[in-house]
Amino acid sequence: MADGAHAHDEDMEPAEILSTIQRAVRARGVRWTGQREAIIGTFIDQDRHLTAEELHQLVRAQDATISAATVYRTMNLLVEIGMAAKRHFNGDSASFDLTIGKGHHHHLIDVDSGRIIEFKNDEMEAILATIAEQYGYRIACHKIELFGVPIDEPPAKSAPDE
Amino acid sequence: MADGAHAHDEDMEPAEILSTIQRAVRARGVRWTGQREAIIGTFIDQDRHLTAEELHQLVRAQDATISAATVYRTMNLLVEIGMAAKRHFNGDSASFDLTIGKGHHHHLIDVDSGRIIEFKNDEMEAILATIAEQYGYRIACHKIELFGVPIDEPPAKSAPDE
DNA sequence: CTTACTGCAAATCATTTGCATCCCT
DNA sequence: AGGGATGCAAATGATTTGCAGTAAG
Repeated sequence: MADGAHAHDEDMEPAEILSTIQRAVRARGVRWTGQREAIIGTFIDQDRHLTAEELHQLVRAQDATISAATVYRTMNLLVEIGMAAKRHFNGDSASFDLTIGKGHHHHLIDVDSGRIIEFKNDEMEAILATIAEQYGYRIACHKIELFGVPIDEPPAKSAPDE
Repeated sequence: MADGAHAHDEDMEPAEILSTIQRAVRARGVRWTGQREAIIGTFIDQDRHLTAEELHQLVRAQDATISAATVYRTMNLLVEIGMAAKRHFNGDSASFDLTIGKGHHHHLIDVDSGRIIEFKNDEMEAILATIAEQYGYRIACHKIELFGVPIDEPPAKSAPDE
């Protein structure tokens, strides 16, 4: 099958993702509140990596009473039920991104602009599975981050020291 | 054959790594102090991922006067000069690991025990380079973390809920 | 109705920083 | 000597948590 690198092929549509999460949340016996719907809905609509603070800013635009604490609690809930992943791209604050409704994808980070490109590649996945197997493991999940320098870029200053 | 996964093949010896770092530090016009030697030396000897706090504990054993602040400052210095990398395996504190004297390696993390296995694989590196190229990038560096479940493990309790 | 959820503010935790002192170079 | 480096403690910044009021089921 396709084993070249694809951007994200297809994803579930926002409404479907939201209702799936809602079901998952309720299935856990956890309540579905207006705040959670606003926060998670916004998160889904943005369709990108967000820090808790960024998400809080966005959510405040539609409901100024929502607190940062609730945003943190909601994101942690999503991570706990496996619908989102927490990552540290920088050293300071954590970024979250949806894991549901999107195929397995990884990140190619433009070291000049900081832009994050998502990709996936079956051949690579296969090799990783093989490697894990050699050590006696079955992969539960994985994170891949490539830091790249644009090829067509004019000659950069010098040696990228990080 | 030989392009499967290898553990770490060869590394520079501790003393050589230390003197290389010392040279790099001095070359930057930065002073080489007893604290830095103790901290960096310990870090090299441990030859594994350490959080600043863990390293501080270890260093204290040989010099109780060294402060946590100095450990942080020293690790940041190593990262700045490209001799170490800062990672976030968990959500809380950052871990550091040497990047000098060791071939490109990645991590296979045992989700049950938390044990970290380092590996490298040329075929995988080649594919990653190809993927980046397709997007118009040349890889500057990359991080790969596989989270695995032991295959020969006795039937675990069930869903490792948390 | 019950009890989980929320906002707020205080509490944590990891990491950084101001400052007086110290010691590499 | 001279200025960067260090220790200590206070300052930060991100994230968590206790509590009393509020709302989901």
